[in-house]
Amino acid sequence: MPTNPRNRLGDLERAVMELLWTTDRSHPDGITVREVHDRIGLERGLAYTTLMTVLDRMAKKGLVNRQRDGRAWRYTAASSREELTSETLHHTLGELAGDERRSALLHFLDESTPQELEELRAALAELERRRPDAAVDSDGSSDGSSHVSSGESSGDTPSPVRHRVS
Amino acid sequence: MPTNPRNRLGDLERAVMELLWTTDRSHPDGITVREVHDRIGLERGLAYTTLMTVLDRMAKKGLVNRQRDGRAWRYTAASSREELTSETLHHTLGELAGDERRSALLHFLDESTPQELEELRAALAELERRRPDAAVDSDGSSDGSSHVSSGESSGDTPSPVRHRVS
DNA sequence: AGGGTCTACTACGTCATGTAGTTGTCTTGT
DNA sequence: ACAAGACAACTACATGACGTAGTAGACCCT
Repeated sequence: MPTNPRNRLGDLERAVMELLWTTDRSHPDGITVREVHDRIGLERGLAYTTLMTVLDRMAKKGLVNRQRDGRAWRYTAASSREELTSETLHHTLGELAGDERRSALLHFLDESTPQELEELRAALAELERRRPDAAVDSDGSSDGSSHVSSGESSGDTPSPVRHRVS
Repeated sequence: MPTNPRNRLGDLERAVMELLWTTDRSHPDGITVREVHDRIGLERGLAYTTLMTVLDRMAKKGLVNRQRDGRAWRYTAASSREELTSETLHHTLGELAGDERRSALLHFLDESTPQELEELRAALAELERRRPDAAVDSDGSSDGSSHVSSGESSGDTPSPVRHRVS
């Protein structure tokens, strides 16, 4: 998981990630290029090799992991959507100094919908519920070793491989 | 403020924005290409025209605004750092559905330092102080017309223009 | 043996960015 | 009055990321 720098997904890359995230429940071992092509390539009129190239690049960039399944590769997302998003958020805020961050957050919240504010409060409360050490205590003392592990996800079912593959 | 799509600043563009943000207090009318070059171009061995090209492109992309000052242009940041950051945060979260967003936020908070959590709580409290309508009320009813306007900023002083310019 | 499947390479177009030269005006110091 | 310097407007070129795809060659099943 090299978590590369100038990280930003292209449209096709994003579509691939979406698919991998959608199928990671039903296909823990990942899906093949063929499956990805059938699911998002055909409808866009893309060549099989296009998806192969993209997946290969994504694997080399560390966006996805892959393991052999016979001659073929099975791809899985290297990070969950939540992790990737969280990482992006941290990266965005990481560029700012403390006071700027607070100011930016205020701007952010001010532009948020009531629903979003609610979601944030809920997430904050949830964190405190799971990790009491993360609750308000005004002093920045924490060993930073406790962490939450989520549970939910969604599922779907792409068709199995063509001829062989395994 | 066209707020373009695939928005991501390059290294030089970011440096320019940083400078504009740093000097917007002391130079409300903006600074010239010359000044930008002197401040961040010389130390990098960049040609004057490089900064001119970059600033011109940034103006066309809506990242900066400019107004004539004699023959020259005076550039100012189109958005504050806070606004830009806030926008990026919204963009990042906007790609997710409600439940995914909540999950992503939990991940985000779980990876945040106590200081960051504190900053977030403070910003949240600040928002509620300034906009009671943004406080918890569980139902999503708001006319979305009240907003906060911040105040602080920093200042610095780049040297004035060369020959003429005005 | 042939058709279908896969990977590994190679390749090309496009767009964003960084970087800079050329041209042609103005302006100002001398 | 002029030359030197300042500026903008163009044009240009390199690089890297992405989208897109073709070819070659190995494999496998019928």
